[in-house]
Amino acid sequence: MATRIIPPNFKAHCIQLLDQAASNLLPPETNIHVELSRPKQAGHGDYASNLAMKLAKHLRQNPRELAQALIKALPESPWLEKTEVAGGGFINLFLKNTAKQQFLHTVLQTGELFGQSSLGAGKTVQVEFVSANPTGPLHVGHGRGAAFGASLANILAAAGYTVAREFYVNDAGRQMDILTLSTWLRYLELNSLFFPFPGSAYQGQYVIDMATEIYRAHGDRYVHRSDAMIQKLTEASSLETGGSDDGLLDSLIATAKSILGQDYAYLHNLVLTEQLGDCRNDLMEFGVEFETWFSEQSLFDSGMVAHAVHLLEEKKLLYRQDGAVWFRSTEFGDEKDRVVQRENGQYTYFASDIAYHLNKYERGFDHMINIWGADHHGYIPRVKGAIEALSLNPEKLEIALVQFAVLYRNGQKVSMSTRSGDFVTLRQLREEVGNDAARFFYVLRKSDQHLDFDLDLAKSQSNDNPVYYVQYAHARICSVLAQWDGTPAMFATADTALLNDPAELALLQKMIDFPDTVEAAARERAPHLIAFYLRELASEFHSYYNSTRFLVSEEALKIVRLALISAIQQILSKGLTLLGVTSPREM
RNA sequence: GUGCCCGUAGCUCAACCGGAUAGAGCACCAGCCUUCUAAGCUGGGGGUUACAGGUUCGAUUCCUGUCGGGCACGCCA
Repeated sequence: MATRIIPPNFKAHCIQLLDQAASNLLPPETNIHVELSRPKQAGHGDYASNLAMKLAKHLRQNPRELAQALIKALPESPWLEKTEVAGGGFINLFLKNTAKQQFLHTVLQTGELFGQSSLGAGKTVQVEFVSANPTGPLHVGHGRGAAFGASLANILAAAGYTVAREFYVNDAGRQMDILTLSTWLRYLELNSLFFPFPGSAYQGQYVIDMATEIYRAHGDRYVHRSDAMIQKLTEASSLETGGSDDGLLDSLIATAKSILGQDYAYLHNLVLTEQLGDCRNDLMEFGVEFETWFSEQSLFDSGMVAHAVHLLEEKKLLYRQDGAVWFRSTEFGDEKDRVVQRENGQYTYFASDIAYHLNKYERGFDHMINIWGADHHGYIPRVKGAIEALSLNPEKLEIALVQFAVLYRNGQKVSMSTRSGDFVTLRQLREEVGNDAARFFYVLRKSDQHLDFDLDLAKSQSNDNPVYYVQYAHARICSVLAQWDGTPAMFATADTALLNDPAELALLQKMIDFPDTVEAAARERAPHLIAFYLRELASEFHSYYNSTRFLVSEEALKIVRLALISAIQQILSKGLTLLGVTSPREM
């Protein structure tokens, strides 16, 4: 068999051609940046460039004439059919049909690796996401962060980056103390001690569940002499504090610590282990896993927090006021200065976060992406400020904000209130609509857009449901291939020149687009581009399926058509995998 | 009140960081199963991109203002 020239990435190839043409033609100081787009209209070619229009301004030339000159200077390419000037100076490039056809072999031979690129080759990127307080079950908001982060991490890995997924565990803060206190109070109730349960303590059923576990395993072992606590609670409720009772909680926590002594640490550890374990399971079942679970407490234990604060002190960026220690974040663009150490001597969350980011930088990642809920946007300036203050490069750290998800059932907004414990958990969502639908729906929108999550649609087993639509295309192909008695090895000899139907050529072009789409999704931190791509590919396939028979009697035609749909199946599967969605072989 | 984000078909959203006639899906209407899975396909109508200015060859995209929505403004995390 004649040796086959392996078709390259055509987009990159065309960019290179234009780049060379421009370099040869234009003065060396010209800033050449070739951009290629896929025209919306087929008549405008396979790729189009606005290069001439961009450069015309600076070179004081007629854009159409410049485009014509660029085309003349274009190096020979075995893959290009023709080029033309169009509109105000667009350069339209048309690929040869044979180029597209031969590309099918590239897809099949590359196999599962097709779609990978070298955009991030040799570079490390850390993606930190979810990082929810282990003080209760994950809710649907966390779910979006989880789905987005996990998909983005997969996409970055496909784009060649070495990816480190990390979950920052807030195991040191006041919230954990509140959870410990809440659990202990519920436990006291189980020991027939009664008192008004504080309104700002954790109300959820899971707290009672944990208390019950402790009660079952240890009886009244942790009751101790809790009269002081009960008295305090009774007094507090008679005061009708109303609104914020932060002071009360802090005081209750202190009381609990003094009553429980060593046992406080035991309870603290128990509720942490319980909640973190639950969180880890939940995420694992959702197909979301982390290389690292980074403990906030470890930053205190290793002296990292004190060290970080000391560094700021050395740079004269701290001052004392009202008994607290403040960081001059306003010097770095923040609205106001921020407390790093409270009046009572405790470090704030911000202080440990400074230490955490210092630690991240010390680990030497080329780039870091923090995925936060959009409600934390006000927190960005102070963190960036601290990073600058520590003479670290703020550009290495990127904060990607994920907007809220709002659930709809029967066209009605599902109300959610965290305080009352009356929220929809991620686990409930997964049980209701399934992991696949949940993962897909979460990334169907740009992350910085609010997401309306239609539960009924996600559950519906109909053509309305985009998850099934894509999965169904995959299953259909598997079904066809299962009814064929050949083997994939036979595709190697497929005569791709037979694929000259417009629908087939369009499908080939769609496959050519896949690696570019993965790259774009990585570059723009936009998993939704993959979801949209899959829907389009599935759509073109379904249409093709309805118009063309694959298992025909003519052998050559059969082989090449099966090769085509086999490649589609491979790409659908790859894309779904990037999004953490399964690729069923039958439905 | 101040800051950030957003406003695109009846609904939910795209539009490859300024490009060509702004695209999908749903809903609505009319068709397609004795043939590889109808969870599918084919065709149709639907828009002053919130509004008013500005920047330029060219604006949904950039700038200013107005209106409308979301979020944030702790010695919580």
